[in-house]
Amino acid sequence: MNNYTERQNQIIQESIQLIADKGIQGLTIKNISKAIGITEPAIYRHFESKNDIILAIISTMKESTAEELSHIDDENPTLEKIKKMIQGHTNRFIKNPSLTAIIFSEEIFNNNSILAKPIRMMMKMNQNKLITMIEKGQVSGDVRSDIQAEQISLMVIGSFRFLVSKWHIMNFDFDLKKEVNEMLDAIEKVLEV
Amino acid sequence: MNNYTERQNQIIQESIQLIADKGIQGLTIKNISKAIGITEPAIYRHFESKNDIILAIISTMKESTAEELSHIDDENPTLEKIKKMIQGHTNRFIKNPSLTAIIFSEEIFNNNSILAKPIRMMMKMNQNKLITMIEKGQVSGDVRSDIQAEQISLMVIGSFRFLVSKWHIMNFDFDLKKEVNEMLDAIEKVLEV
DNA sequence: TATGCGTTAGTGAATACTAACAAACGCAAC
DNA sequence: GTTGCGTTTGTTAGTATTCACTAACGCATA
Repeated sequence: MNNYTERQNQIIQESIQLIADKGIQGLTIKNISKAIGITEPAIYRHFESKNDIILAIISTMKESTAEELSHIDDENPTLEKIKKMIQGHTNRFIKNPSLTAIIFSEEIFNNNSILAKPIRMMMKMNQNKLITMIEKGQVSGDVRSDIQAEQISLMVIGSFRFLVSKWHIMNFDFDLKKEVNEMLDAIEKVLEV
Repeated sequence: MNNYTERQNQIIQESIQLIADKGIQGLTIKNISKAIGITEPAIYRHFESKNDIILAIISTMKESTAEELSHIDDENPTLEKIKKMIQGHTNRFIKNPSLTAIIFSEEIFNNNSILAKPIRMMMKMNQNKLITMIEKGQVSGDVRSDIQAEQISLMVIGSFRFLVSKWHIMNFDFDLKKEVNEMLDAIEKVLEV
Protein backbone atom coordinates (compact mmCIF):
# COMPACT_ATOMS: atom_id res chain seq x y z
CA MET A 1 0.00 0.00 0.00
CA ASN A 2 2.53 2.60 1.12
CA ASN A 3 6.12 2.58 2.29
CA TYR A 4 5.42 3.14 5.97
CA THR A 5 5.86 0.49 8.66
CA GLU A 6 2.89 -0.90 10.53
CA ARG A 7 3.67 1.25 13.57
CA GLN A 8 4.13 4.34 11.41
CA ASN A 9 0.73 3.79 9.81
CA GLN A 10 -0.75 3.35 13.26
CA ILE A 11 0.73 6.67 14.34
CA ILE A 12 -0.62 8.34 11.20
CA GLN A 13 -4.12 6.95 11.72
CA GLU A 14 -4.27 7.86 15.40
CA SER A 15 -3.00 11.33 14.57
CA ILE A 16 -5.78 11.85 12.04
CA GLN A 17 -8.27 10.66 14.63
CA LEU A 18 -6.86 13.08 17.19
CA ILE A 19 -7.13 16.05 14.84
CA ALA A 20 -10.72 15.07 14.06
CA ASP A 21 -11.63 14.76 17.73
CA LYS A 22 -9.66 17.55 19.36
CA GLY A 23 -8.43 19.75 16.54
CA ILE A 24 -4.83 20.47 15.65
CA GLN A 25 -4.17 21.52 19.24
CA GLY A 26 -4.99 17.98 20.32
CA LEU A 27 -2.26 16.55 18.13
CA THR A 28 0.49 16.13 20.73
CA ILE A 29 3.11 13.42 21.10
CA LYS A 30 1.58 12.60 24.46
CA ASN A 31 -1.89 12.11 23.00
CA ILE A 32 -0.58 10.01 20.13
CA SER A 33 1.41 7.74 22.44
CA LYS A 34 -1.54 7.43 24.83
CA ALA A 35 -3.86 6.46 21.96
CA ILE A 36 -1.47 3.75 20.82
CA GLY A 37 -0.51 2.58 24.26
CA ILE A 38 3.22 3.25 24.21
CA THR A 39 5.32 5.95 25.84
CA GLU A 40 6.19 9.29 24.28
CA PRO A 41 9.83 8.60 23.43
CA ALA A 42 8.79 5.42 21.60
CA ILE A 43 7.11 7.64 19.01
CA TYR A 44 10.52 9.02 18.11
CA ARG A 45 11.68 5.53 17.13
CA HIS A 46 9.29 5.84 14.17
CA PHE A 47 9.30 9.51 13.28
CA GLU A 48 12.10 12.01 13.75
CA SER A 49 9.77 14.83 14.73
CA LYS A 50 6.14 15.85 15.03
CA ASN A 51 6.52 17.77 11.79
CA ASP A 52 7.45 14.53 10.06
CA ILE A 53 4.27 12.94 11.36
CA ILE A 54 2.20 15.76 9.89
CA LEU A 55 4.05 15.44 6.59
CA ALA A 56 3.23 11.72 6.64
CA ILE A 57 -0.43 12.52 7.25
CA ILE A 58 -0.49 14.83 4.26
CA SER A 59 1.36 12.32 2.13
CA THR A 60 -1.09 9.58 3.10
CA MET A 61 -4.02 11.87 2.27
CA LYS A 62 -2.53 12.68 -1.08
CA GLU A 63 -1.96 9.03 -1.88
CA SER A 64 -5.41 7.86 -0.84
CA THR A 65 -7.03 10.68 -2.82
CA ALA A 66 -4.98 9.84 -5.90
CA GLU A 67 -5.91 6.19 -5.48
CA GLU A 68 -9.56 7.15 -5.30
CA LEU A 69 -9.32 9.28 -8.43
CA SER A 70 -7.49 6.58 -10.40
CA HIS A 71 -10.56 4.33 -10.23
CA ILE A 72 -12.47 6.54 -12.60
CA ASP A 73 -12.43 5.08 -16.05
CA ASP A 74 -12.65 7.15 -19.15
CA GLU A 75 -15.62 5.37 -20.66
CA ASN A 76 -18.67 6.74 -18.82
CA PRO A 77 -20.43 9.97 -19.72
CA THR A 78 -19.05 12.97 -17.85
CA LEU A 79 -21.87 13.35 -15.36
CA GLU A 80 -21.57 9.70 -14.41
CA LYS A 81 -17.86 10.16 -13.89
CA ILE A 82 -18.39 13.17 -11.60
CA LYS A 83 -21.03 11.25 -9.68
CA LYS A 84 -18.76 8.25 -9.27
CA MET A 85 -15.92 10.46 -8.12
CA ILE A 86 -18.00 12.22 -5.47
CA GLN A 87 -19.59 8.97 -4.35
CA GLY A 88 -16.18 7.35 -4.09
CA HIS A 89 -14.97 10.13 -1.81
CA THR A 90 -18.20 9.88 0.16
CA ASN A 91 -17.76 6.17 0.81
CA ARG A 92 -14.23 6.81 1.92
CA PHE A 93 -15.43 9.46 4.41
CA ILE A 94 -18.21 7.23 5.74
CA LYS A 95 -15.70 4.44 6.32
CA ASN A 96 -13.28 6.83 7.99
CA PRO A 97 -15.08 10.00 9.13
CA SER A 98 -12.01 11.51 10.75
CA LEU A 99 -10.62 12.08 7.26
CA THR A 100 -13.09 14.93 6.84
CA ALA A 101 -11.38 16.91 9.58
CA ILE A 102 -8.22 17.13 7.54
CA ILE A 103 -8.84 16.69 3.85
CA PHE A 104 -10.95 19.84 3.52
CA SER A 105 -9.23 21.89 6.20
CA GLU A 106 -6.13 23.10 4.49
CA GLU A 107 -6.02 26.08 6.83
CA ILE A 108 -4.96 23.77 9.66
CA PHE A 109 -1.50 23.51 8.17
CA ASN A 110 -1.40 26.81 6.33
CA ASN A 111 0.72 28.57 8.92
CA ASN A 112 3.64 26.22 8.37
CA SER A 113 5.25 26.92 5.01
CA ILE A 114 6.70 23.42 4.76
CA LEU A 115 3.26 21.93 5.15
CA ALA A 116 1.35 24.50 3.11
CA LYS A 117 3.10 23.60 -0.14
CA PRO A 118 2.10 19.93 -0.49
CA ILE A 119 -1.44 20.79 0.65
CA ARG A 120 -1.74 23.43 -2.03
CA MET A 121 -0.39 21.05 -4.64
CA MET A 122 -2.89 18.36 -3.69
CA MET A 123 -5.76 20.82 -3.94
CA LYS A 124 -4.64 22.04 -7.35
CA MET A 125 -4.21 18.49 -8.64
CA ASN A 126 -7.74 17.47 -7.70
CA GLN A 127 -9.27 20.60 -9.15
CA ASN A 128 -7.40 20.21 -12.43
CA LYS A 129 -8.55 16.61 -12.71
CA LEU A 130 -12.18 17.71 -12.44
CA ILE A 131 -11.75 20.69 -14.75
CA THR A 132 -10.23 18.48 -17.46
CA MET A 133 -13.09 16.05 -17.02
CA ILE A 134 -15.68 18.79 -17.43
CA GLU A 135 -13.92 20.30 -20.43
CA LYS A 136 -14.00 16.93 -22.16
CA GLY A 137 -17.69 16.69 -21.35
CA GLN A 138 -18.28 20.10 -22.86
CA VAL A 139 -16.52 19.10 -26.08
CA SER A 140 -18.51 15.88 -26.35
CA GLY A 141 -21.74 17.71 -25.54
CA ASP A 142 -22.38 16.00 -22.20
CA VAL A 143 -22.14 19.21 -20.18
CA ARG A 144 -23.50 22.66 -20.93
CA SER A 145 -20.86 24.86 -22.55
CA ASP A 146 -22.21 28.30 -21.67
CA ILE A 147 -20.39 28.19 -18.31
CA GLN A 148 -16.63 27.86 -17.96
CA ALA A 149 -15.36 24.52 -16.71
CA GLU A 150 -13.55 26.28 -13.83
CA GLN A 151 -16.84 27.68 -12.60
CA ILE A 152 -18.60 24.33 -12.80
CA SER A 153 -15.71 22.73 -10.95
CA LEU A 154 -15.92 25.42 -8.26
CA MET A 155 -19.61 24.67 -7.79
CA VAL A 156 -19.23 20.90 -7.66
CA ILE A 157 -16.24 20.83 -5.32
CA GLY A 158 -17.56 23.74 -3.26
CA SER A 159 -20.96 22.14 -2.70
CA PHE A 160 -19.40 18.80 -1.78
CA ARG A 161 -16.85 20.32 0.57
CA PHE A 162 -19.48 22.39 2.32
CA LEU A 163 -21.76 19.40 2.76
CA VAL A 164 -18.92 17.28 4.16
CA SER A 165 -17.83 20.13 6.46
CA LYS A 166 -21.37 20.38 7.80
CA TRP A 167 -21.35 16.63 8.39
CA HIS A 168 -18.19 16.97 10.46
CA ILE A 169 -19.40 19.99 12.40
CA MET A 170 -22.70 18.22 13.14
CA ASN A 171 -20.65 15.32 14.54
CA PHE A 172 -21.58 13.06 11.60
CA ASP A 173 -25.18 13.21 12.74
CA PHE A 174 -26.97 12.89 9.41
CA ASP A 175 -27.01 10.47 6.50
CA LEU A 176 -24.19 11.77 4.35
CA LYS A 177 -24.84 9.32 1.51
CA LYS A 178 -28.46 10.44 1.20
CA GLU A 179 -27.53 14.13 1.30
CA VAL A 180 -24.75 13.62 -1.25
CA ASN A 181 -27.13 11.87 -3.63
CA GLU A 182 -29.63 14.69 -3.34
CA MET A 183 -26.83 17.12 -4.02
CA LEU A 184 -25.73 15.12 -7.07
CA ASP A 185 -29.28 15.12 -8.43
CA ALA A 186 -29.33 18.90 -8.14
CA ILE A 187 -25.93 19.19 -9.81
CA GLU A 188 -27.11 16.94 -12.62
CA LYS A 189 -30.11 19.16 -13.29
CA VAL A 190 -27.93 22.22 -13.23
CA LEU A 191 -25.33 20.85 -15.63
CA GLU A 192 -27.66 19.39 -18.21
CA VAL A 193 -27.27 20.89 -21.66
CA MET B 1 -21.15 49.51 17.54
CA ASN B 2 -20.71 46.79 20.15
CA ASN B 3 -20.43 46.71 23.91
CA TYR B 4 -16.69 46.09 24.10
CA THR B 5 -14.15 48.68 25.23
CA GLU B 6 -11.59 50.08 22.84
CA ARG B 7 -8.87 47.84 24.27
CA GLN B 8 -11.11 44.79 24.12
CA ASN B 9 -11.85 45.43 20.46
CA GLN B 10 -8.14 45.83 19.86
CA ILE B 11 -7.50 42.45 21.47
CA ILE B 12 -10.25 40.86 19.36
CA GLN B 13 -8.88 42.32 16.12
CA GLU B 14 -5.29 41.33 16.84
CA SER B 15 -6.47 37.85 17.79
CA ILE B 16 -8.27 37.43 14.47
CA GLN B 17 -5.13 38.63 12.70
CA LEU B 18 -3.02 36.11 14.62
CA ILE B 19 -5.30 33.21 13.73
CA ALA B 20 -5.18 34.27 10.08
CA ASP B 21 -1.39 34.51 10.08
CA LYS B 22 -0.33 31.66 12.31
CA GLY B 23 -3.39 29.49 12.80
CA ILE B 24 -5.14 28.73 16.06
CA GLN B 25 -1.82 27.57 17.52
CA GLY B 26 -0.53 31.09 17.08
CA LEU B 27 -3.29 32.53 19.23
CA THR B 28 -1.39 32.83 22.52
CA ILE B 29 -1.62 35.48 25.21
CA LYS B 30 2.03 36.27 24.57
CA ASN B 31 1.43 36.85 20.85
CA ILE B 32 -1.63 38.98 21.50
CA SER B 33 0.17 41.16 24.05
CA LYS B 34 3.20 41.48 21.76
CA ALA B 35 1.00 42.55 18.85
CA ILE B 36 -0.63 45.24 20.96
CA GLY B 37 2.52 46.32 22.76
CA ILE B 38 1.54 45.59 26.35
CA THR B 39 2.58 42.80 28.72
CA GLU B 40 0.79 39.48 29.09
CA PRO B 41 -0.91 40.11 32.44
CA ALA B 42 -2.37 43.35 31.07
CA ILE B 43 -4.52 41.22 28.74
CA TYR B 44 -6.23 39.79 31.81
CA ARG B 45 -7.39 43.28 32.79
CA HIS B 46 -9.69 43.12 29.75
CA PHE B 47 -10.63 39.45 29.46
CA GLU B 48 -10.90 36.89 32.23
CA SER B 49 -9.44 34.09 30.14
CA LYS B 50 -8.30 33.14 26.67
CA ASN B 51 -11.56 31.30 26.19
CA ASP B 52 -13.41 34.56 26.77
CA ILE B 53 -11.35 36.17 24.04
CA ILE B 54 -12.33 33.43 21.60
CA LEU B 55 -15.98 33.80 22.61
CA ALA B 56 -15.68 37.53 21.93
CA ILE B 57 -14.20 36.78 18.50
CA ILE B 58 -17.15 34.54 17.66
CA SER B 59 -19.61 37.07 19.01
CA THR B 60 -18.02 39.82 16.92
CA MET B 61 -18.16 37.62 13.84
CA LYS B 62 -21.79 36.87 14.45
CA GLU B 63 -22.63 40.52 14.89
CA SER B 64 -20.76 41.72 11.81
CA THR B 65 -22.35 38.99 9.70
CA ALA B 66 -25.81 39.84 10.95
CA GLU B 67 -25.13 43.49 10.24
CA GLU B 68 -24.09 42.60 6.71
CA LEU B 69 -27.21 40.53 6.14
CA SER B 70 -29.52 43.25 7.49
CA HIS B 71 -28.58 45.54 4.61
CA ILE B 72 -30.44 43.42 2.12
CA ASP B 73 -33.77 44.96 1.31
CA ASP B 74 -36.77 42.97 0.27
CA GLU B 75 -37.47 44.82 -2.94
CA ASN B 76 -34.97 43.49 -5.47
CA PRO B 77 -35.43 40.32 -7.48
CA THR B 78 -34.01 37.25 -5.75
CA LEU B 79 -30.92 36.87 -7.88
CA GLU B 80 -30.02 40.50 -7.27
CA LYS B 81 -30.43 39.95 -3.55
CA ILE B 82 -28.14 36.90 -3.59
CA LYS B 83 -25.59 38.82 -5.62
CA LYS B 84 -25.69 41.76 -3.24
CA MET B 85 -25.32 39.46 -0.25
CA ILE B 86 -22.28 37.69 -1.68
CA GLN B 87 -20.74 40.95 -2.85
CA GLY B 88 -21.31 42.49 0.55
CA HIS B 89 -19.43 39.66 2.21
CA THR B 90 -16.72 39.91 -0.44
CA ASN B 91 -16.15 43.59 0.25
CA ARG B 92 -15.94 42.85 3.93
CA PHE B 93 -13.28 40.20 3.30
CA ILE B 94 -11.28 42.44 0.98
CA LYS B 95 -11.28 45.17 3.62
CA ASN B 96 -10.30 42.70 6.33
CA PRO B 97 -8.81 39.54 4.78
CA SER B 98 -8.01 37.93 8.11
CA LEU B 99 -11.75 37.42 8.60
CA THR B 100 -11.60 34.63 6.03
CA ALA B 101 -9.40 32.55 8.32
CA ILE B 102 -12.16 32.32 10.88
CA ILE B 103 -15.57 32.87 9.39
CA PHE B 104 -15.42 29.76 7.20
CA SER B 105 -13.28 27.63 9.47
CA GLU B 106 -15.73 26.39 12.03
CA GLU B 107 -13.54 23.36 12.62
CA ILE B 108 -11.00 25.58 14.38
CA PHE B 109 -13.27 25.82 17.40
CA ASN B 110 -15.13 22.55 16.96
CA ASN B 111 -13.15 20.68 19.61
CA ASN B 112 -14.37 22.99 22.38
CA SER B 113 -18.03 22.33 23.10
CA ILE B 114 -18.58 25.81 24.55
CA LEU B 115 -17.34 27.35 21.33
CA ALA B 116 -18.90 24.87 18.91
CA LYS B 117 -22.46 25.81 19.84
CA PRO B 118 -22.49 29.51 18.88
CA ILE B 119 -20.54 28.67 15.72
CA ARG B 120 -23.12 26.10 14.69
CA MET B 121 -25.95 28.52 15.43
CA MET B 122 -24.38 31.24 13.30
CA MET B 123 -23.95 28.83 10.40
CA LYS B 124 -27.54 27.67 10.61
CA MET B 125 -28.83 31.24 10.80
CA ASN B 126 -27.05 32.31 7.65
CA GLN B 127 -28.14 29.26 5.72
CA ASN B 128 -31.75 29.67 6.72
CA LYS B 129 -31.69 33.29 5.63
CA LEU B 130 -30.54 32.26 2.15
CA ILE B 131 -32.96 29.33 1.92
CA THR B 132 -35.90 31.57 2.78
CA MET B 133 -34.72 34.04 0.18
CA ILE B 134 -34.54 31.35 -2.50
CA GLU B 135 -37.93 29.88 -1.58
CA LYS B 136 -39.53 33.29 -2.00
CA GLY B 137 -37.80 33.57 -5.37
CA GLN B 138 -39.19 30.22 -6.39
CA VAL B 139 -42.72 31.27 -5.46
CA SER B 140 -42.43 34.53 -7.39
CA GLY B 141 -40.90 32.74 -10.37
CA ASP B 142 -37.47 34.37 -10.13
CA VAL B 143 -35.63 31.12 -9.46
CA ARG B 144 -36.07 27.69 -11.03
CA SER B 145 -38.32 25.48 -8.92
CA ASP B 146 -37.22 22.05 -10.10
CA ILE B 147 -34.41 22.06 -7.50
CA GLN B 148 -34.99 22.32 -3.76
CA ALA B 149 -34.03 25.61 -2.16
CA GLU B 150 -31.72 23.76 0.27
CA GLN B 151 -29.74 22.37 -2.65
CA ILE B 152 -29.44 25.75 -4.33
CA SER B 153 -28.33 27.27 -1.04
CA LEU B 154 -25.73 24.52 -0.65
CA MET B 155 -24.35 25.33 -4.09
CA VAL B 156 -24.25 29.07 -3.60
CA ILE B 157 -22.71 29.05 -0.13
CA GLY B 158 -20.44 26.12 -0.98
CA SER B 159 -19.05 27.77 -4.09
CA PHE B 160 -18.48 31.05 -2.27
CA ARG B 161 -16.85 29.44 0.74
CA PHE B 162 -14.56 27.38 -1.44
CA LEU B 163 -13.50 30.41 -3.46
CA VAL B 164 -12.81 32.43 -0.33
CA SER B 165 -10.89 29.53 1.22
CA LYS B 166 -8.74 29.30 -1.88
CA TRP B 167 -8.09 33.03 -1.63
CA HIS B 168 -6.88 32.60 1.93
CA ILE B 169 -4.75 29.55 1.15
CA MET B 170 -3.19 31.36 -1.81
CA ASN B 171 -2.30 34.20 0.58
CA PHE B 172 -4.87 36.54 -0.99
CA ASP B 173 -2.87 36.45 -4.20
CA PHE B 174 -5.67 36.86 -6.73
CA ASP B 175 -8.43 39.35 -7.44
CA LEU B 176 -11.25 38.04 -5.25
CA LYS B 177 -13.78 40.57 -6.53
CA LYS B 178 -13.22 39.51 -10.13
CA GLU B 179 -13.42 35.80 -9.30
CA VAL B 180 -16.56 36.32 -7.22
CA ASN B 181 -18.25 38.17 -10.05
CA GLU B 182 -17.41 35.38 -12.49
CA MET B 183 -18.81 32.93 -9.99
CA LEU B 184 -21.98 34.98 -9.64
CA ASP B 185 -22.43 35.05 -13.41
CA ALA B 186 -22.21 31.27 -13.47
CA ILE B 187 -24.67 30.96 -10.58
CA GLU B 188 -27.04 33.29 -12.36
CA LYS B 189 -27.01 31.13 -15.50
CA VAL B 190 -27.53 28.02 -13.42
CA LEU B 191 -30.47 29.42 -11.46
CA GLU B 192 -32.38 30.96 -14.34
CA VAL B 193 -35.83 29.55 -14.85
C1' DT C 1 26.34 -9.77 19.11
C1' DA C 2 24.02 -6.31 16.70
C1' DT C 3 19.60 -4.24 15.81
C1' DG C 4 14.95 -2.74 16.64
C1' DC C 5 11.80 -1.05 19.86
C1' DG C 6 10.46 -0.24 24.06
C1' DT C 7 11.29 1.91 28.93
C1' DT C 8 12.41 5.66 32.88
C1' DA C 9 13.95 10.02 33.89
C1' DG C 10 14.97 14.25 32.50
C1' DT C 11 15.77 18.73 29.51
C1' DG C 12 14.59 23.73 28.34
C1' DA C 13 11.03 26.34 26.38
C1' DA C 14 6.30 27.73 26.08
C1' DT C 15 1.73 27.60 27.88
C1' DA C 16 -2.31 30.09 30.59
C1' DC C 17 -2.69 32.50 34.46
C1' DT C 18 -1.71 35.01 39.32
C1' DA C 19 0.19 38.02 43.13
C1' DA C 20 1.89 42.25 44.35
C1' DC C 21 2.92 46.59 43.28
C1' DA C 22 2.98 51.32 40.63
C1' DA C 23 1.72 55.04 37.65
C1' DA C 24 -2.03 57.75 35.73
C1' DC C 25 -6.37 59.60 35.92
C1' DG C 26 -10.96 61.45 37.47
C1' DC C 27 -13.10 63.73 41.01
C1' DA C 28 -14.74 65.47 45.23
C1' DA C 29 -13.40 68.05 49.62
C1' DC C 30 -10.92 71.73 51.44
C1' DG D 1 -5.71 75.22 42.93
C1' DT D 2 -4.17 71.65 45.49
C1' DT D 3 -4.70 67.75 48.27
C1' DG D 4 -6.15 63.11 48.89
C1' DC D 5 -8.35 58.87 47.38
C1' DG D 6 -10.29 55.24 44.57
C1' DT D 7 -10.36 53.11 40.12
C1' DT D 8 -8.32 51.69 36.05
C1' DT D 9 -4.63 49.81 33.62
C1' DG D 10 -0.32 48.87 33.39
C1' DT D 11 4.21 46.60 35.34
C1' DT D 12 7.71 42.77 37.26
C1' DA D 13 8.22 38.38 38.94
C1' DG D 14 6.44 34.27 39.62
C1' DT D 15 3.32 29.83 39.49
C1' DA D 16 2.20 24.94 37.81
C1' DT D 17 1.50 22.54 33.66
C1' DT D 18 2.38 21.08 29.15
C1' DC D 19 5.11 21.04 25.08
C1' DA D 20 8.61 18.58 21.79
C1' DC D 21 12.43 16.15 22.34
C1' DT D 22 16.84 13.53 24.41
C1' DA D 23 19.99 10.45 27.08
C1' DA D 24 20.72 6.19 28.92
C1' DC D 25 19.35 1.85 29.51
C1' DG D 26 16.75 -3.02 28.96
C1' DC D 27 15.20 -6.67 26.39
C1' DA D 28 13.70 -9.66 22.76
C1' DT D 29 14.73 -11.30 18.33
C1' DA D 30 17.58 -12.36 14.03
